[in-house]
Amino acid sequence: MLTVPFEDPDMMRESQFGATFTRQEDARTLNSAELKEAEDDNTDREEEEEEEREEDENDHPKKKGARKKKFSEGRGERVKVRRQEANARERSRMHGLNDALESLRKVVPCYSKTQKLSKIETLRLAKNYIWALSETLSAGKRPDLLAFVQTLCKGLSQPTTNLVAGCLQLNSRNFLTDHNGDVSFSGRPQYDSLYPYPNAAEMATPTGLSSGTRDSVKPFRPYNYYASYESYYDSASPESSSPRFEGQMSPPINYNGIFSLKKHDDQVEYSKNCHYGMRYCNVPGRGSMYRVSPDSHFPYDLHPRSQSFQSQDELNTGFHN
DNA sequence: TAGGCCATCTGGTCCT
DNA sequence: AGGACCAGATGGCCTA
Repeated sequence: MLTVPFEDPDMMRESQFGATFTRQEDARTLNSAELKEAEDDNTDREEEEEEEREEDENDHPKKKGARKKKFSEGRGERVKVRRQEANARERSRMHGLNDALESLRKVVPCYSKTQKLSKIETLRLAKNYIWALSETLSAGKRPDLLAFVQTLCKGLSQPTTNLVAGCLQLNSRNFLTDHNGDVSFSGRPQYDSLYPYPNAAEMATPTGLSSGTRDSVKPFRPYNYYASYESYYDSASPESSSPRFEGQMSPPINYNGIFSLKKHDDQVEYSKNCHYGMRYCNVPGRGSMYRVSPDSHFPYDLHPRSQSFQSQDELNTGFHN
């Protein structure tokens, strides 16, 4: 969101107390500091001992002020260098942490380069995402999208909820969170109950283009339903604050293991971030059970995974180990 | 201007 | 002893 890219050299130079380091400068500082420190150690120890001797002999030693000043400068310098080293390490550590967080941003739903989720929201969304996927695995069937999104948005701030809504092109009012952080459905019928998903046998149809009119082709249904859902409800909420996305999401929604949603005009970014391999990322014409008709206005591809789910026990074993 | 978010500094604690 | 980790403090930037 407001995060400045870590590669930004100007940002890297900015620090308090005049400490101006880039990463390279940090390394240089560390090397010179190590050499300097060895010298300073001996010098400081001698000065310290000498000073103690003088104090023992005379409670009011001559030139103590001057010596003390010299000692303080040497030691102060050394402490300063040590502190700078520690600061550099700490910066580096935090950069690593932020890099990891950025990686996490890319694999949770609603990744956007231009509108970054905050750190806390990224973690919350990731937690919800894992939870929602686990729930789906437990159920052993395709999830109700709205319920999925409700779980996804649980405890998220309104702006983030809007972001998720925007990613799905849904009206965020349908899954607002209450003051307890619980997501509540605002009274509209769930499209799933109106338009049930195809059953497992239907989902297993290789391409979904086998026969019949468009309405009779089950695998097309989700697209039509999503689109009708959106058009039906969007018109009823002109005040909706859900942001519109213009191709910056990648992958906007990546329901790994269930289905993936992506913007049509984001192929490059999508494939770049789709690092789970063929198993998770459908390639046109290869194992994709759902295909978008050319005239479909639904903004995303829907890519259900063909693999049957692993047993929950298997997955849990992986998690708990 | 207040509040949120962030990067950085800092000192303390823990671990190797 | 030195590095990693952590949490508090601080100041900058941005937005409502």
